[in-house]
Amino acid sequence: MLEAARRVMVERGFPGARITDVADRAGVSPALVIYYFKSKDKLLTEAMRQSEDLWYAEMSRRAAKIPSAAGRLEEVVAMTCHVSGNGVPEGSLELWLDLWAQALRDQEVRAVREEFDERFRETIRQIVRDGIATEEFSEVDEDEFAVAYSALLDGFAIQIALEDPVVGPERAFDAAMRVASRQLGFTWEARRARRASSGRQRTREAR
Amino acid sequence: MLEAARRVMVERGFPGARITDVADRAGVSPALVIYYFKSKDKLLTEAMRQSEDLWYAEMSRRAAKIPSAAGRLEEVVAMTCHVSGNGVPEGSLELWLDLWAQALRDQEVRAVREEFDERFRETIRQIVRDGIATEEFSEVDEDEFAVAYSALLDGFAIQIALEDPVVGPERAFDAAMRVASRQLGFTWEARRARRASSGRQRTREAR
Amino acid sequence: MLEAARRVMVERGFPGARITDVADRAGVSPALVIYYFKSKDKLLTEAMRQSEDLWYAEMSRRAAKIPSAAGRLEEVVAMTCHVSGNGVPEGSLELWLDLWAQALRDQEVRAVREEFDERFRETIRQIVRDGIATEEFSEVDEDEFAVAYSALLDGFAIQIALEDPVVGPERAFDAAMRVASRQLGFTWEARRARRASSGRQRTREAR
Amino acid sequence: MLEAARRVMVERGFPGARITDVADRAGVSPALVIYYFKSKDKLLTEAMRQSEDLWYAEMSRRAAKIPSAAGRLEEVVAMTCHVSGNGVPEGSLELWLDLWAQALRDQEVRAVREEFDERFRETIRQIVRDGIATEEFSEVDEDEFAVAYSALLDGFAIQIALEDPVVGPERAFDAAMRVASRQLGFTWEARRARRASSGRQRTREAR
DNA sequence: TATGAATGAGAGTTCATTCAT
DNA sequence: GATGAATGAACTCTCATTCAT
Repeated sequence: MLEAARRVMVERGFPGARITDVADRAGVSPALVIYYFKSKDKLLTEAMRQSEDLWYAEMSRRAAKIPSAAGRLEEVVAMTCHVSGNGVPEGSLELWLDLWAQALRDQEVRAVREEFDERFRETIRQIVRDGIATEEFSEVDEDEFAVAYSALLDGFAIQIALEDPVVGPERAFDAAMRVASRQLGFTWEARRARRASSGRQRTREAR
Repeated sequence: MLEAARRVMVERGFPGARITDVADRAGVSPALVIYYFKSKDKLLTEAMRQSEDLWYAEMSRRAAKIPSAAGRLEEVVAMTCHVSGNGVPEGSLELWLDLWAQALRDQEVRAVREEFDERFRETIRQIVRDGIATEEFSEVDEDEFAVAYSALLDGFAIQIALEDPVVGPERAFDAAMRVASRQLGFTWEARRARRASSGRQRTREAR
Repeated sequence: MLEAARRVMVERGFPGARITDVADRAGVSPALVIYYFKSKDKLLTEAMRQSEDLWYAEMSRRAAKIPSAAGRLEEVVAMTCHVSGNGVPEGSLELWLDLWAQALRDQEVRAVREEFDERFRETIRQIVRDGIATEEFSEVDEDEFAVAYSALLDGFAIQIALEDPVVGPERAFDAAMRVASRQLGFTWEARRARRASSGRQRTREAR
Repeated sequence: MLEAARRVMVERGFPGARITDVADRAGVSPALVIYYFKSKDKLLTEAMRQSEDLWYAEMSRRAAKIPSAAGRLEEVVAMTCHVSGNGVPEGSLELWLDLWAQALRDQEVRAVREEFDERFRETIRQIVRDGIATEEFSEVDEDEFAVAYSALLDGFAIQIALEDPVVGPERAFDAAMRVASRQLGFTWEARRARRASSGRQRTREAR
């Protein structure tokens, strides 16, 4: 039912999501949705929370498999830029934009976002710490880096979610990796193979 | 009337803005609002467009007065990070979040955003070009810089609009300027005086 | 529209009255009902108030035409006991029962009832004062009389509204007049003609 | 469960009582309430019936202990006017108002009320007969007295249940006893001690 | 006997939009 | 141009009731 709510939100946005849509998608009656979630807002907020948790869990799962800090960072960037295969929940980026707009006037949602954001930053911090420890990365203030880098990724997420004709997933991914490699002092080569294998290329993307 | 619409959107968001609210604020009847704008969506989209134009105009006006490229860039960052005094339209950042979320499902709004974004990037590109020409800045690919830097500023805008307890206007401003100075090779000192004079400090901001 | 609300309440009771019913009866849309009255409760309360006012106005109108105090009192009793021809708003007694029940949990309605009740008592007090002044009535404490007599009439109103098989309008009317004549010391003969002309006799009434 | 229904009705009224409320109060599931009573209306009607029976039983129990007819009548009046200590079911008067309103449109409830009313009148009749037999009371038509007196008590019950600022329990009790003593020819002194001991005094009552 | 899950049938209310004036 | 009146089309939420277990 939360999954149904998630899908509906991706399609219609937080404010446009109707209980009936969720009920239809879940194959139950609208009354049952209320029976479990008490109100529309609670349902959608809960779905947001769960969606963020799933995204984070998927990210952790992937990162855990990768030995190098640089590789882990690349994976995080790949997921954020939608340059990455299966397992990434459909519509995550779109949901972020809704999450941010909703958080402006909804304290519950705002708390969900803050929690997620801090988790995201901490993930980056930890990767940087690890990289410094293994001497993959040069020494930097990991907190400052995390703050700026997560902002950068959020910014790219907007362009990608909105299918900006100038800044698409590929370009954002490359740009983000270039920034990271320069600031953290590791070498990174754009791997054409990887990007070619991705099904996420936006045809609208220019140049 | 567009101004009224803008204010209502800042308060209630794009989807929450009601024609009645706008009419009340403008001191006219709801019927008249429709009479002029034909429909609610057209009104709000128009107000969005105008708001973005105003923001851009204000930014241009300010930049025009500043002789150095670094100074112009700093002004742009200051406006984006809400670390800057009067003249910045109230609630601009909040409106951006609404704009992005709305752009997901509304082609008109999406076009407004793309246009604005490109204008913003071009402004940065031009400043970088100027700075390189006057040798204030070291040589960089101005397009790559503009793409990444505008994304960074968008990312900070989110944190600031949502009053993130960790990343507030001050910290975002400093971080953004540090990134710029490092990449463009100019020197920049955090000027306490400036920040102290700003009324925009968020008390929630940590550290 | 208030009249429509009144009729619906007579038919379905305060809690059973639906906005749709009122709208249908008034020949308008439900939305218009809300447009004017803001909420269902406000509409029904207002209708109650107006109904009571109309009843009181009709009573005053009738009493004004009658020269003797005893005659005026009889008219009041006749209206209360529904032993009286045209002009009495349909369903007044039924509405009283709803009014009382509603007043238990609704302060607005409670205030309406208190106001009406006090007006009713004052009417009786005044008639008694007049009757004493003209020596139609013997001297009594008009306040005590009014309190007890209005209670008696309320009690009969219940029986009549509920079409009690033992206590119908005729019997209640006679009983009430007998009490009044005894306590106020005037002579009163049951006038068969009057009762016979009334169309209000309940066929269910026994004996 | 009937007791739970009774309490809920006192609090929320007949139309406002929800099965869920009753179930919660009884500590069972809503489904079980329906299982036993078949429908909401049957439950509430049954609870009404039982409540009236309990009230009548309590009244009989009390009256049985009192040797004089005048004392028995006083006890009946005391219970009706809520000027009487423990053992009177909480909220009886409030329930009467709901009963009357409900009886307007519900034949089952109407029958309950008629039965109760007739029982009440018969009780008064019997007391009067007894009093005449023992020469406590002067000779009156006991039927006429019962009809009028029960109406009077119903009327006072309304004022008391609605906490009328002018007519509270004390005043109603005194007034009712004065009427009885005058018509039945027995002497009655307001006993301050009794009233003082009662916890039912309404502070809102005037004078 | 007892219940959690499920639902159908509304109910009130909201709100963009229309239209006669 | 300007508005008050009017409405249609939703939408959320409520609640008695059913049913499988």
